[in-house]
Amino acid sequence: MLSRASKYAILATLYLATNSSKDKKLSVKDIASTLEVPSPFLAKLFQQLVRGKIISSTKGPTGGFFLTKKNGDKTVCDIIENIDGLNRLNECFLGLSECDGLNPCPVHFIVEPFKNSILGKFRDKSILEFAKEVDEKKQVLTLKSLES
Amino acid sequence: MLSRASKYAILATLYLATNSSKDKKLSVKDIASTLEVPSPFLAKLFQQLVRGKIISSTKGPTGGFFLTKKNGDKTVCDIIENIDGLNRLNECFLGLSECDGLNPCPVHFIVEPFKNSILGKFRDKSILEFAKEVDEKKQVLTLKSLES
DNA sequence: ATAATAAAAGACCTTTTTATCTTTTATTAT
DNA sequence: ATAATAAAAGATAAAAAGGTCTTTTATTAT
Ligand code: FES
Ligand code: FES
Repeated sequence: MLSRASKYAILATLYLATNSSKDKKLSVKDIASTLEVPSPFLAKLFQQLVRGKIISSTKGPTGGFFLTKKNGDKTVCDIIENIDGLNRLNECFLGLSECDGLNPCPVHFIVEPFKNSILGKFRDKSILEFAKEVDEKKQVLTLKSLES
Repeated sequence: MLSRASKYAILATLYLATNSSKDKKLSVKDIASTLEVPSPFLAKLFQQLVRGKIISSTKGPTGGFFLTKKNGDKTVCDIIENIDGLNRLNECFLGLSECDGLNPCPVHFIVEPFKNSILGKFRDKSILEFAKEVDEKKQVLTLKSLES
């Protein structure tokens, strides 16, 4: 459904949302090791997210990645769209060229309602709201936090 | 979500269900060209489905692939399990190693109900029932141009 | 100014998935 | 029996996804 790239991007962006600020930028290396994702790969993804204005960065000492207020208003959907392209979530579950009610595939009516519902939820909630909820509900961004 | 392999396998098995019988076996070549999927690839998938007793085959002239009554009782879930492995549908949407309510990822509670419901429907309905519905509702099995 | 730092950029490598090709084996109609 | 047929099996190849490495550029603390 989602590429690994999108998954990493979502996790890392949510992590930035709660753990970084303009005054506390984080390096890819640190984020990657915390979330246990391959750091050069995450670096590439972050470059692209910066180009897409979903996260922000500055170079040099004390530099790193962070979210501006404006960045925080972006959505999980924006991340997916930026990395995988939005049709990754919209496309037919069985790979037919179009997913619509006119030429439904065998599983269309089973899958369609959920697709819409999930997509809606990914579109309605901002990264910031999402991250707040993750924090409050003690949801996890990596397996690492499970240990102890 | 599903591999292309699973998608082809599901479409082709449903096609078999309505268009073949013990007396009217179909060759991969014919099925592949009708469904517009790569025929050597489909041949490989069919071999595996035969080994998994989800479809049947005989060699030689008038030979080909078909479904027995028993084959028809298998489910879409069985096909997915046979080709992709079942955890492909069960795994965490964001790729964390376990998907459970104990250590939920940020999107777990959004995605979980969807996963369970779809999985249930893929498990409850037999291939035969599925195929019958596809026929009645004039749903489509062919993919003209595909993207995954 | 200089050295240190961290992202940007781009080349490169590996693995997995998708797809093809060739040979062998089983079956059947003649 | 024989030739034709169609799947089984297995080797191979192309494409996509995932992942790494090296060099360049911008920034900042000293
Ligand atoms: S047509 Fe296949 S999911 Fe909509
Ligand atoms: S933990 Fe991620 S979907 Fe369940």
